[in-house]
Amino acid sequence: MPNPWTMKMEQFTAFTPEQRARLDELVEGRRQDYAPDEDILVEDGPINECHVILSGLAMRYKLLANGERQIVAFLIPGDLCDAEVFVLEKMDHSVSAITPTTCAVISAATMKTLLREISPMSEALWWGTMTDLAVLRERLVDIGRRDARERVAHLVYEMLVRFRTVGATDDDVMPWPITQDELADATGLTTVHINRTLRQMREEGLIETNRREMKVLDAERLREVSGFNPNYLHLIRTEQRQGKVAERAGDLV
Amino acid sequence: MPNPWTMKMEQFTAFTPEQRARLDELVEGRRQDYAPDEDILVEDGPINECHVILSGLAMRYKLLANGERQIVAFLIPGDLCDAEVFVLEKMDHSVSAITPTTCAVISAATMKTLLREISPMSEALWWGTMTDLAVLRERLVDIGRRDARERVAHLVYEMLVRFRTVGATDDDVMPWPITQDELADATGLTTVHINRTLRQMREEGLIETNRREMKVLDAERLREVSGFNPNYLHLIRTEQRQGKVAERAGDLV
DNA sequence: CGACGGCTTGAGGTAAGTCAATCCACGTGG
DNA sequence: CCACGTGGATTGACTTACCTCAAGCCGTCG
Repeated sequence: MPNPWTMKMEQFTAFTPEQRARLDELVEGRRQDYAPDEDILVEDGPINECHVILSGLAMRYKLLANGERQIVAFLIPGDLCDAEVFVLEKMDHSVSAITPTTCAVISAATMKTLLREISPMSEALWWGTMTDLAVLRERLVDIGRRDARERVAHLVYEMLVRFRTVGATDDDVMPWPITQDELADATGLTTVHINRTLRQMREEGLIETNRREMKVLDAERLREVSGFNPNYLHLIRTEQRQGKVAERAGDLV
Repeated sequence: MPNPWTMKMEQFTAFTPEQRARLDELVEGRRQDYAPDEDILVEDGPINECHVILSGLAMRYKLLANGERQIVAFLIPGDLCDAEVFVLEKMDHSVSAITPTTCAVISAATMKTLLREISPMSEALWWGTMTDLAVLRERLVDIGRRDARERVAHLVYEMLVRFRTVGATDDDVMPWPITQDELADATGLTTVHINRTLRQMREEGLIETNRREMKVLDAERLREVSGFNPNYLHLIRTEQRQGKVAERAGDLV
């Protein structure tokens, strides 16, 4: 069973068995566990090494002076927390665990060596970064120009697609440890309004939720409601690899 | 007088005179002019070559099915429109000129050669990309968690800082060809509300505007109002180069 | 079994939106 | 050189999506 990082990169590029083995070995190496709500990286803190999420769910967020929080991204297995390690010295935002999560920790030096020696990695890193940018732009469209229902629907649908690519879904059921509070801080709404919005979506037969999972009942209608267009995730090559993705199963979150 | 692209990169890195000459030569090469409202790149269009803004002002935006528009970024001289050239095949958003703007056009192949042969360039490109990510996150915080006045103030302040780094300001006066319509689409508000917000800011003595310029009357208070923290622009090294920046003068926009 | 974190709901308030004029600067053609 | 057209800025009156406050609920864990 491939590790989620390699798996994510293979959405875009291909590795030789030797390269894959090397990555596996690395991921088997130094690890770090984080409890829910524990910070993985803190704003203004130094950036020394790379953290790759292996299991669990995390978020990037910023705090305002008045204590308000804006969640700017959710991180799922396979995601890299700190690509800025190569060029920046201090974090401009924080990353914290939502569920218990474990990261592979890779020193900046090792990372640089990898990039030099495994040529597809550099391309994969660029791809991941360009995708992060695109996701952020889409989130901006969401918050700037869509109403509450569309925003939530869009975020849910995006998470569904992303979870699928690491094989963490089962028949449109995905892990959903995200609280209504967090959902509110991610969509620029309030908890109360998120609650009412989710209720409406439940009543419409779009979704079903319980404390740990979200079931998408009518994916097609959810996609329509949200105005979701998958082009920004740049997963064109995924279809070609559908088999590879499907063979993956397990509890990553 | 250095070209704005080199100048931007030198906020972060240093080039030898030979390297700088090579970049200058490149920028002197193939160029393309765009009229206001003309698209530089279109959503779903192919990505073939790199466009670097040399003068003018442009924007990245996405259109929704209902015709609404969200502007996700403004591009000023020195900015690269399409870093995705290395890894992606199709644009997931559009870029268009606001004022008449001219770009240096660099083929993907040349760009790759540059990255290989001018080692600081690769670092500078990463830095630019990481900064773009950070700016996008900050915009998300803006739209998600700040009210209209704070949003506008924040955007104005950010533009002031960015314009300063390419020497396009003069005593807190900066080019401002951005219409209230565009400002609305960038901040997730409506034109009407932008108008009232600007009026309030004028009445408070924060800014003065005319059709082509914005004058910041009280930069310090504007910064406070907006909750602006420059850390996300990662310009730490700028101060060291203040002299270099100051020596630049001219009409880039 | 009690406490706590997260979910739910109601009532009332407000920032921002909508609609619809009007105004104003500027460029164009007669 | 002036009337006119046009894109952008302004303003008023009214509406609404989302917020605030405040209470109650419910499941889980020590």
